[in-house]
Amino acid sequence: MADIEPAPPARFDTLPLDAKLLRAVADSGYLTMTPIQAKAIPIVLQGRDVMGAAQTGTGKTAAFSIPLLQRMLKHENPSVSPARHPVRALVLAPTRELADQVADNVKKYAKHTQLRSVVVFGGVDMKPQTAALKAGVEVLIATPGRLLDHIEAKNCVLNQVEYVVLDEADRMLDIGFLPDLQRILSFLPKARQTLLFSATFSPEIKRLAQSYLQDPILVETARPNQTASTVEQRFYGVDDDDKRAVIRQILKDRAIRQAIVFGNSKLGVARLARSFERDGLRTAALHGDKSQDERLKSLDAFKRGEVDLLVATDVAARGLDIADLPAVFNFDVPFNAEDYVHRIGRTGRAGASGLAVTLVTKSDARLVADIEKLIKRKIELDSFELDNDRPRFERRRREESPEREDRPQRATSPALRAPVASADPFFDKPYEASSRDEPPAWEKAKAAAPAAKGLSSYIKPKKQVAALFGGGKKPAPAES
DNA sequence: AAAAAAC
Repeated sequence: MADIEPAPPARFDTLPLDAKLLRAVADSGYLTMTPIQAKAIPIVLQGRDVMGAAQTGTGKTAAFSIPLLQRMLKHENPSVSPARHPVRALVLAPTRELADQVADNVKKYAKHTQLRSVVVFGGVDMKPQTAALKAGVEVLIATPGRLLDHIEAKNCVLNQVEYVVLDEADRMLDIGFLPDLQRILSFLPKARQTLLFSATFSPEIKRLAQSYLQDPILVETARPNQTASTVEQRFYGVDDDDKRAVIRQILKDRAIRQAIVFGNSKLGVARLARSFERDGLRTAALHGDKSQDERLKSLDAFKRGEVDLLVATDVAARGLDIADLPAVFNFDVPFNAEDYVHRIGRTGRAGASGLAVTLVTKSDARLVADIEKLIKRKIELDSFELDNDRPRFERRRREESPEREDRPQRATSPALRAPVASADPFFDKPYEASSRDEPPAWEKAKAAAPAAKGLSSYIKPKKQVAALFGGGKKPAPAES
């Protein structure tokens, strides 16, 4: 196990890449590599297994797809008849939209080569996918469920796969995906090059990943789990009833052109989207209860700027590349701290600036403490002063009335701009240390973790919640 | 406390 030294900024054309790939990179407008690309591409070209950790929005997709295409061009597998066109590279992603996006990137970099790629995911007709697979593709990009369908239908054979990539690898290795993932991997040759990429890797997942890699090299360009420094992060202590008004006011005060609003549940997201729509904001919803057609339409309309707000579950938290997105709102604090890092990573991409606002209610204290530990940064909880802070029943009435132009407009509250101490001592309670505080211990990880011992071996231990809530001050809800 | 991923 070796780590590598930081490389100086370098141009793509200094790499030993086929002219066809260099031309595609140039066509894309890229000249110099990002740090993760500069570090990872040479290692992937050597044929080594890689675990790559880099901040959101720093070009991980290119960091694996360009060198993989290069290897496929240069290292023909002699045991395979070229006429059979077996799948040689497999890329797995945790959501359909992300798989689609990765496939777009692969196609872009492969466009001057003979290498063909196809993406398969659920929610859409299998027939076109089947036809493409049967015609033969070298690169297959997929979500797990639909891929297993195609395997069982014998639409594709994976016993010649030479390269495997797990995009958002920590998600692919988590409990919800692991059974499907293991089944897929069981169809692949043991001798292959495996690449794992994500912005977040917990120590547990790093250990688990060892059993899927051979003599890997860790490539990281920053401490993993780190948020982009170009994102301004704000946390506001609010009441549930005020959340929508707070978001609307921030949008107005800061003249925010477009934003994603994340919620924790599909139903909540659907309702919230309707509410913003009633407020006159052009809104689209994105969650797993919508048809795939609707999902793609929502995302597309948002990317084209035809809607102002995309209200989404964590289906949109990871990987999606939306150019110049100015802001992300967490209407709900995410259940997993890792998802906080991914959600706010939709803004501030490629060095741009961005705003990430998280709305915090009293019941979220533990979740916020988790985030604070993960990103290793003190979180200041600000109070928020609504412009029209009249009694609630009247505010409700005014919000429901169609003519809203006559609403009194006050200058931006200074509380919007400057962090202030929490108004509520509840939020100043210390939090419990958690397993996230363990040092990465990458060097020791391999020796310490022989093989995966079953799922329970990496499930995070439950933390002591009571201390966070003032020693049981808060009455426990009956259903929990 | 949820979401995601197959039909």
